[in-house]
Amino acid sequence: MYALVDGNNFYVSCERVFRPSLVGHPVVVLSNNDGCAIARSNEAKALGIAMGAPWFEIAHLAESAGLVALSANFALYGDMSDRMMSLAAGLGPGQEIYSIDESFIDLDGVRGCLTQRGHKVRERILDWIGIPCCVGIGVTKTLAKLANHIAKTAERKPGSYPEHLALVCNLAALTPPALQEVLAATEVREVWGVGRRIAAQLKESGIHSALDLARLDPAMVRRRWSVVLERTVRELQGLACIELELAPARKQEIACTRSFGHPVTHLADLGEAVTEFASRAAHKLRAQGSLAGQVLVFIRTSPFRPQAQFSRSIITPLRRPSADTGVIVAAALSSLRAIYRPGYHLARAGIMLLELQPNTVLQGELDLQEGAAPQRTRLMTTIDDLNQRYGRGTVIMASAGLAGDRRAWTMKQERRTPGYTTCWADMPVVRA
DNA sequence: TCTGGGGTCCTAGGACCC
DNA sequence: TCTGGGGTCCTAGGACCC
Repeated sequence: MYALVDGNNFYVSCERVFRPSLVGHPVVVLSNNDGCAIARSNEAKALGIAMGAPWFEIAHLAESAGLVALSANFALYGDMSDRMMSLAAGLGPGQEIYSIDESFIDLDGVRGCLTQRGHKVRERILDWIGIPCCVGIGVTKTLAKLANHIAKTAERKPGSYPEHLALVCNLAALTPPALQEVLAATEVREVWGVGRRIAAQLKESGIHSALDLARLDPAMVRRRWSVVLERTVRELQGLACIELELAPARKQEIACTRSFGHPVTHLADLGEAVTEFASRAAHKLRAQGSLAGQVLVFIRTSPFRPQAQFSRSIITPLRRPSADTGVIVAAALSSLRAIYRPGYHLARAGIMLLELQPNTVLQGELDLQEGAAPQRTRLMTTIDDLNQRYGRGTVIMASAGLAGDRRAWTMKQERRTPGYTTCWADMPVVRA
């Protein structure tokens, strides 16, 4: 038995904790570069704003409907997430943190009424952290996910589901006919693992609701679609196929990619950007105790612009696996020089670290040259410590350039809220 | 003028091995 | 007319998730 605890409109809810005046008003949080809406309050959803809607297409709603748009403040959301997760963990013996705003809880061995316990945790998160969330409970993770969707929808759109399923929905407590009714009222697209493409294919075959999908023959689904969808069907039928992952697995790839605030044409500017991306990726790499074997760099123009398009990437193997910022930046910059062509308005660049391996495994080598200098590892640890203690960007590679407006490529964030919980200077002050 | 960022898994097909 | 059998590794592409 699993529960899924999921924050409602999470980024918007985080902002509202510190700006309660936003409650009741349509609010969206924008992606990097203030590009498109990645979180919407219920009021914003009611205005018809779609997930991912470009800001320039909905900006007129600020005037006409009082829509408030904020730049994404990921430091704030990450910190609020940690607080929410620690309370959600109280629901059962195991927790999988699935994304920034949702976690699965293992309910095995939990006694008492699960629905009541769900309500208690929900209220505690709302009281202590200020984040509204919904709880879904089911025999499998897929059913818990679906239950959570139903809990949210029942609250947001009264009449869509029985009233008692709002906020906390325990599908395992329903009678079989009641469960069927609820599944029949749920679009197949809402099932975890069914995306746009597969939903369209299913509909063509007359599979419209979650109930229709649950009634399919798993073997047929495997033949016609895939083993992935087969698992989804079995999970809907109550057979657990997807396990709880208590510890996050080591990443197999680490990426850092960004769109630019303005089009970039010069190699020098690109070099600064790529240096910063590579430095950040190398830091993430060390944080999970890995080494990278390859570095991928790409640059590209905007596919939305009519001008000449350009998109190139290159993979450069490292001489030996490394987590050294200097080594990774050097590889990234020489890769960049290899693919760069002047004359294009580049909109985006990025780096990916590939062929990751644990830093505890070191391949011996037949090499008469000197090996990796051991003091470099200590240098990297020192840099990470300094940046941890005094803030990101305290110690950087010189080729990243100096921060400030001078940098042509930095992203646009015109509506960023303060780091209320992560920066001393931004901490709210209570006055008597 | 203006359209995010970071991941995972699975499959099919080709190259290659003995 | 008729050309084995069993396997691995790699890559590109497609699908999904938040």
